[in-house]
Amino acid sequence: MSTVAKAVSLLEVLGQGEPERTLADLARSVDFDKATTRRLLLALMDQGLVEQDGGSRLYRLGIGVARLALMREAQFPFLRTAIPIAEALAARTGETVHFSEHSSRGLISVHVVESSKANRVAVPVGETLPLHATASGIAFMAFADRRVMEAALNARLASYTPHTITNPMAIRELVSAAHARGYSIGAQGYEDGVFSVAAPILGARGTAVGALAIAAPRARIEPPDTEALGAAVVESASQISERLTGRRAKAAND
Amino acid sequence: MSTVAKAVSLLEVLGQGEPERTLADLARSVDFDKATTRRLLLALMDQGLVEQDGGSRLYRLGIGVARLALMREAQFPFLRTAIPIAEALAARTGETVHFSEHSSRGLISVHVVESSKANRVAVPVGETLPLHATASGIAFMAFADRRVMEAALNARLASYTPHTITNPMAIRELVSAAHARGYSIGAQGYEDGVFSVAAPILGARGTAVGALAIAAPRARIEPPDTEALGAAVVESASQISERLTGRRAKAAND
DNA sequence: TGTTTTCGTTTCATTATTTAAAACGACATT
DNA sequence: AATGTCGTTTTAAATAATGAAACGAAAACA
Repeated sequence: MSTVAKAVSLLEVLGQGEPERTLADLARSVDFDKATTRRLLLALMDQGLVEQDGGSRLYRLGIGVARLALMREAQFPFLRTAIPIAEALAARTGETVHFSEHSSRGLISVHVVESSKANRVAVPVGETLPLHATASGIAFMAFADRRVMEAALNARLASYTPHTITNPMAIRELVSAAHARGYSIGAQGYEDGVFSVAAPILGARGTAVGALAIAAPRARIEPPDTEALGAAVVESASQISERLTGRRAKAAND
Repeated sequence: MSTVAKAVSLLEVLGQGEPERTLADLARSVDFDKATTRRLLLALMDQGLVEQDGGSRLYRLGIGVARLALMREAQFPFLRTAIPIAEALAARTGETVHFSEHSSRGLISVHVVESSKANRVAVPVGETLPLHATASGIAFMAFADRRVMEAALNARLASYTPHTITNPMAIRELVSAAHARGYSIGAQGYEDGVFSVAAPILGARGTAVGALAIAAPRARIEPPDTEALGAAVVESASQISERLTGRRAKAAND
């Protein structure tokens, strides 16, 4: 395990659970020696990625992580672009809307706009979404580089609910249906009782970089609604794609 | 130099300048060997903090940094709390408003709401603000742990404009005046022609965690305005402090 | 066009950093 | 008093990081 991997896993642990944690607690969580954990934390503190409360010695994520994220946003305004459009979609449909971005770690849920209805779907931020079991994942694979799907289907396909589809051939069909339709339909494959539709967010090269999804309680959705929601999510996702690539195309000099 | 420090400095370089950079370019910027730079980038890619464009091999900051920042925001909603209040203050005063947070690296500018006026002050995000030469720094020191000020005044006090005050005794007086007044006044100490007022943002323990500032072109500010702007920035900063800590923060003298 | 430079990548002996057990005093709890 | 846990420092040993060299491929140059 590289030193960098250790340091980052420490950051991830700091990001989960309690906002502030003790050294011993962190060392137990990541399973490094106390002395090692401390050395890593000190190095991260030097860089501003970790902060320590003066009195209680508790550690927490530092402002440096926000700084890096702001720098990234300045270069590639994903959140700035997608959030207002997702909010408009949530307002229009009345349902929870969330979007995700793909990385080497998988498809990461990065923002959620919750429905104002009492009976709504809660989606956690920061979670890695399984490609085969979510509407977002299917929509993403349908418009991503082909190798992404092959890699995903070669891995072990976990089952999350009694409705999860884990047969590779069946998933291939869902993906090509989504490709033809422009959006995917997810029926309780990841969380019971949750129905969703999702459309890809496309990057500069025309391949998917993420997905936009609407999630609603199964009970509220009638078949005719699916088409309307699908069309809405496709339209909003296209808007995001256009704004993202439109601004990014020109910027290469100096 | 620790491996962690090297990895983070690579991230910082990726955050500056062009959105995407080549390996050779990055290696030159951070002054590591090409092989070393690549190894670090691969490790960071594994963790999702760096991404690489499939075709062009260009590197960029990854979604992982946004993810860490979102986790931090979930634990300590600094941006979520401060941005709307800063925007309201900018709308009310018509001037540029920005706020900063303190870390081991110093006082970091984290968000700016630009004035809508043509003649406005531009403040870069992500910059480290010198404590002795900015209104934000003075306001922060006035309500921070005493050791922060002592450490700051023991360092070499850089001069940025002909108006920069570098005499430790004079700075101490500015700080105690700010403490008594509740806000600080900065007169072109960091950038020529920029006038500003700032108030501390207080954390859970009642000490400063950052500062909120209004920055305006010197020409637009008349002495009577100072008091009104000062009162406004104090009010907004207190609002942020209160929402952040959940309880009523006492900004008064101890 | 052929030539030269620069690129990303891999290898591997050398070097430097990282590791973790042990021991410490300071607290808290029993 | 006694016990457990905390953060911290120190060390030799283990391990990861390093960078010069070499490679073909692609760009840049002539």
